[in-house]
Amino acid sequence: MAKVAVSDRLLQVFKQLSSHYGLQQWWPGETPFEVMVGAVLTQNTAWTNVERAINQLKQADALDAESIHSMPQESLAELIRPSGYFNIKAGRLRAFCEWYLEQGGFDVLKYWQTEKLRSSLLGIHGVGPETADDIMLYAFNRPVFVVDAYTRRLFHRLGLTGFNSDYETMRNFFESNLEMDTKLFNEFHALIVIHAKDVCRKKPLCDQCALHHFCQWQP
DNA sequence: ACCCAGGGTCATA
DNA sequence: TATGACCATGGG
Repeated sequence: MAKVAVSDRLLQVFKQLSSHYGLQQWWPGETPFEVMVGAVLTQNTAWTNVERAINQLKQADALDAESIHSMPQESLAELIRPSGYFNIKAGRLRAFCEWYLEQGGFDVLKYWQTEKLRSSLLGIHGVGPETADDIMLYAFNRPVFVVDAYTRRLFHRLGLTGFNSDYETMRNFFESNLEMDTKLFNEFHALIVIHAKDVCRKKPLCDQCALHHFCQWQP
């Protein structure tokens, strides 16, 4: 069966990455709320910049939904300035915190059904599919496979997926060919990001790459 | 000086 | 549905 072959191949890729880079223990962040804020701030932005922004929020004693929501948006923008797009993201963080407070916070949201939680997140202005899935997986520990630009590029080069497939098509591909295992999805996405940072940014998979055995991509 | 980063929204055709 | 413009800082 082709489906079995695809599943085996995905697991092979995971094991190869896992043995090469080791356990990642994502997401960086001390609390679920910090993870959620980080997920919004890291949109199209280097993580080092996000860390500065989060540190500024901590330093201002403002890394909580009440503080962020009650603060003037201009002040919020100033605090998160290092993460880039600060005016846009200030509005998004504010919208997110409004939703978060309205629903009753983490202690309420953590009991929601996965599909309800995901679609509710997608209803927030500024939360798209990847940000929602980061939050689902890394803040709420739900078995959701996160698809980002690295995922597209890597598995396209490995000859397993198209590059411009719809987000839900990509997510369905992984979720239907892997066990719905939160820990597996957690590590897999983290490893994909680490691998992308390590080598192979714009270059093809190459000799130094942990996955060059599998690569079918031709420049 | 240029490229791009752990995206998403909005306007147009 | 499918592009393109826009948002903006900081590191390589």
